[in-house]
Amino acid sequence: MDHVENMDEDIGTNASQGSATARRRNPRGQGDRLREELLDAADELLAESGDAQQLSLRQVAKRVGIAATSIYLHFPDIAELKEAVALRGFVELERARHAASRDITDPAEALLARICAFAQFALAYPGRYRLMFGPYLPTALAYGAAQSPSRRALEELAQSIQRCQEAGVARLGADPLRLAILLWASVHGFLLLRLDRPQFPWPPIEGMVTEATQRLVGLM
Amino acid sequence: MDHVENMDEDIGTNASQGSATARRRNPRGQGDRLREELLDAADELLAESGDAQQLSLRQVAKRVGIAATSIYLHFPDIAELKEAVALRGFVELERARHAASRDITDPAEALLARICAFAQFALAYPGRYRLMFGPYLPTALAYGAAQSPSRRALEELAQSIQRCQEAGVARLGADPLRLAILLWASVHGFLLLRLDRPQFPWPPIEGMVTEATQRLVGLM
DNA sequence: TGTACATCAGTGAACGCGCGTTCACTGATGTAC
DNA sequence: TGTACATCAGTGAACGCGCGTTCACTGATGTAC
Repeated sequence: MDHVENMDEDIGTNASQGSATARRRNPRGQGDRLREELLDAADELLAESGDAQQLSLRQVAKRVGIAATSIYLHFPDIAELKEAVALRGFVELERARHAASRDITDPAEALLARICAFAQFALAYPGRYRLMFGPYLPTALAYGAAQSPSRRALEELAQSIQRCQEAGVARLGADPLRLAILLWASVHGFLLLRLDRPQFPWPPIEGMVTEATQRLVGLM
Repeated sequence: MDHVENMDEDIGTNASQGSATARRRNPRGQGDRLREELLDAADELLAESGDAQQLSLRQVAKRVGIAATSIYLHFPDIAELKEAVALRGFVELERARHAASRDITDPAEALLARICAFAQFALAYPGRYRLMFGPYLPTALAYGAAQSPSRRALEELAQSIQRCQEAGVARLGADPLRLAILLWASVHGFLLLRLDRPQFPWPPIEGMVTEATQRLVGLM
């Protein structure tokens, strides 16, 4: 009764991989490459399922073509893997926002461009977006100090709004940070509801985002 | 090898229940009562965990104090149980909205009262709200015909906005249904982000909801 | 130059868990004759 | 009035699954002497 002989484990891990061609182990000193492969695989799986919560260690390992336990060489547990995926997402999102507004001088247009870039990012990578802004993001990334990426994004948004006010293209007298919170949360609702209720006849996202921005910030 | 003798099943289901006192079976002809007990238990569990996705058949059964398989007497699978829970939630939410605006004649105030009631409901029962408006709601409830409860809620919201326009207390020229979508989705974002990022220093929800409503709808 | 040894990049079997679902069953209560 | 039978409200053992995590290990490659 103590030692039950069960042989139902997956045998021949590399037998029929499908997605990944039979992997070669990394050369000596290059072990860290696997870390990137893991994050890439997690991104892929998120893109396919659109669901951050069902991303599992075993799925990631299978996608990469390694034993499930090899993940522990680079991440202490699955929560930290997810956190690393989210962190990469935040970096990318920041880049996308900057790229979108780089060549725009009019502050109102820049604000709109940034928010639209944000929305595009979310709709292009729903699983990642859900991980980044959903309930299961562990620890430091979401809140934490002023350093946390989502906090910085919010402050950048507030600055973008403030620039509109200073340029006289937005209603004065409202706290830019408060407006940023309202706007961010609104757009978050647009995105999540759109992802969660795909059957609903949603109006185009740019229009919704633009109208909400104009009304909430009071663009003129 | 074929028949492994495992005895790890939970024995003595009613042994130490904790929450529910040892249940008596319903009298003959009253079998449907269990259905309500199941829904109540699911509501309780949702209230405790706040997470619609991890609500499981076995948890519900345990809470009620019955064998897990007894659920199949009333629901063909776990998805339909969840759907029934959500449906009850929609009925309650509709009642809450109506109760909040019943005695208010000013259409703008009525609009605000309804939306605040919506927000209160969500924050009071996060798990249920997530189930109702989250990604895992099956089939007919979420979209479907004009009969679907969330669709009806949206149309009621549009009517409430239209009444404001007709009374001259809201900006004219905007499609009420479009404004309802914007407003609904915005408030959804306020709620979800607040639930998902409890550490963030959110401003009071009534203020956010009120300000968003005034700006988006153009209340005067 | 040859060899013992350390390091590195992983492997693979096993664990216990909770899950949804199946199947044959049980035991009390009502009903027909 | 007594009894056989149908119905009803459940039970309980078992299944196969995927999960995160543990543990001892393997085999290639570089390095010290």
